[in-house]
Amino acid sequence: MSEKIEEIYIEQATRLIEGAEVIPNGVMGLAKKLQKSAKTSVPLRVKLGLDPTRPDLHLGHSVVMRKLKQFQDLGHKIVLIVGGATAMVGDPSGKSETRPALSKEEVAQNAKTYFEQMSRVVDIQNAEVVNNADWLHSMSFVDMLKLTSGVTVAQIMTRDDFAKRYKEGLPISVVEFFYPLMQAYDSVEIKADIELGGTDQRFNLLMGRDIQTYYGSDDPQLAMLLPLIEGTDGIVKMSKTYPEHCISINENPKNMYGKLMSIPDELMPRYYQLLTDLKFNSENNPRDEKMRLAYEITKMYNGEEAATAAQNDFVNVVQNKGIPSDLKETRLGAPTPVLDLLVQLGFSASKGEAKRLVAQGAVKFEGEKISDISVMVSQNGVLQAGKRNYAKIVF
RNA sequence: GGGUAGGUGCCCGAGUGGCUAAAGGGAGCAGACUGUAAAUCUGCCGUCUAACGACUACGAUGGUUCGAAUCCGUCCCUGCCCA
Repeated sequence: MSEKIEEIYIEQATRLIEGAEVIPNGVMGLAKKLQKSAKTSVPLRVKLGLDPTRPDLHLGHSVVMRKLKQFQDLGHKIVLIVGGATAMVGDPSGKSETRPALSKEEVAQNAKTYFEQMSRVVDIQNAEVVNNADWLHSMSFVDMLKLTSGVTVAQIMTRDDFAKRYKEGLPISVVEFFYPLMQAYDSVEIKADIELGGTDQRFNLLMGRDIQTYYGSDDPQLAMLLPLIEGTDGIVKMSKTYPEHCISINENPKNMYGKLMSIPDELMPRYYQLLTDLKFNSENNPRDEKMRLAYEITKMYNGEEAATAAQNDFVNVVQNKGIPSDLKETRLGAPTPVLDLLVQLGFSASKGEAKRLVAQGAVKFEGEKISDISVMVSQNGVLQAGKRNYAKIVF
């Protein structure tokens, strides 16, 4: 019964699967889907669920988005699901607390900013966009019973983070059990052929398969799992939970470049592989290799000009300890104590912290170190606090 | 419903009447150094004050005490066990 799969689909699948894991049957599973699609002239429906409670996308998401784009380039249909309903449950993975339900307007607004960011990578115009509130909110209690009877508690508990939290005595709300079910039901509703997600989505994506079968599908979706990249500290996954290690897609170019320069050296090969089309070259000086990486990624999201400017600025400010080219001017009406000024400019969170900065020799005016916390700034000049904060003071 | 263990600063986590703005770690910030905002080392790390010091803080609230994160009452929240 197993139908012969032609070489070209295997090749195609091999390219698509690069960096990812497909369940079940890996390359062959994917190749089979591709062949079926080609033979029947029906594009594959490639699903990605979006959580509208966190409209900020970061480079971690771009791994998945780049993969979506590849499917698009092969003529397949990507289906983006805005989690209007799932947003009310909250993502059960790990720490996040139950979030207040978002209004319809908020969901729509967040979805919009989502798409703006995504459009830097994928072709949103040709994507199918739906909101799962459209079918989940109108489900009856009877419908829900039918859905829930498709799985057992033991099955749900095999999910890694549930098992772990249970074992550690951390709370698990019953409502969280619904999250995988809702997400799985989405696959039934949109007739997904493949669902993409991070490796942390393994359980949810496989649940989609089971539920599709439960609802009568004879060719349920494949799960395509993509690696999660580490944040800039190289240890924790890039996630909004750790904003300090996160590089947003709409980060300003200078910050994006700088944050990329702050990743540990060991992380470079992974970033190269997952976030760019370039190849990492271990022969090169690591610093130069990191600069090339930072430049490339900054360029992808901000264009060549901005990337060049960001790079020049980095060389100038960080490497040569110079002054940034595009200083923001701050106009003062009257002489101001440095401490107040530092707070006012947002260079320190409190006056106490500002004092410490001065005491630690981090504050300079026109290149001269300020060592007295009672100094008044009363003339034009450049104020510097630490390595990165500069302001041009004008009266 | 009963029993039992808990709720500490951005996070984790010590602390069981004064020496506690509260150990330690992480994160963050600064300085030095460097091949980078890597690594490493050092310092800082509640708010206000020039400073003395004042205020705020250990789930909530009300007490006891010269004095409470630490003791007592009530309440809220979470885990586990039993029913």
